[in-house]
Amino acid sequence: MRSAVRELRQANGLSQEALARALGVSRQTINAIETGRYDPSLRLAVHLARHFGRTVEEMFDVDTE
Amino acid sequence: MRSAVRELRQANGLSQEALARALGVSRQTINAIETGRYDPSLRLAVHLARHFGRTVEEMFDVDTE
DNA sequence: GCTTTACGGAAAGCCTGCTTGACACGAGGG
DNA sequence: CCCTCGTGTCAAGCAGGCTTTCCGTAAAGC
Repeated sequence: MRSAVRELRQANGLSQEALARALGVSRQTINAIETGRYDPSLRLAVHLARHFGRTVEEMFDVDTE
Repeated sequence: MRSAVRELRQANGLSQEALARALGVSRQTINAIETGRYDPSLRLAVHLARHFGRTVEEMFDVDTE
């Protein structure tokens, strides 16, 4: 699933680790989502969207791959 | 996680099975989401929200239980 | 009574989300 | 040179999403 996590994270000057800590997940989880290895859970997706002031639908493209 | 699936499904006069077929999942999956036994995946959550013309954030309350 | 429809839920199994811990690499700074 | 930082990825393990199959129950219609 394509997502805007990487772009938004970088635009905010955050490392994967910093974002992970802010959301209470592991760095590997953020990395896996950014590299498309797996999709976040609904709960994490909502937290990610909130963190960047976006909606879930804006942030995650459910229709890709 | 609390959700508005049951209310919206009933408001649209759909059975759990009819909704399940419309979304390509099993009836038990819809039942489990409505009864709170587990949370939907991000993909299914987006499909459910779309089906009822809502946003994910309107449809699912990530902050409960 | 019998049948159908709708719902709740259990069991087993598969795949995926997430964890910790570890290793490797490149870029940059001293 | 070395050290640190940021990233990519692997392995093992646990929890949870989803499937199929199955059983129980209650309401509604004939």
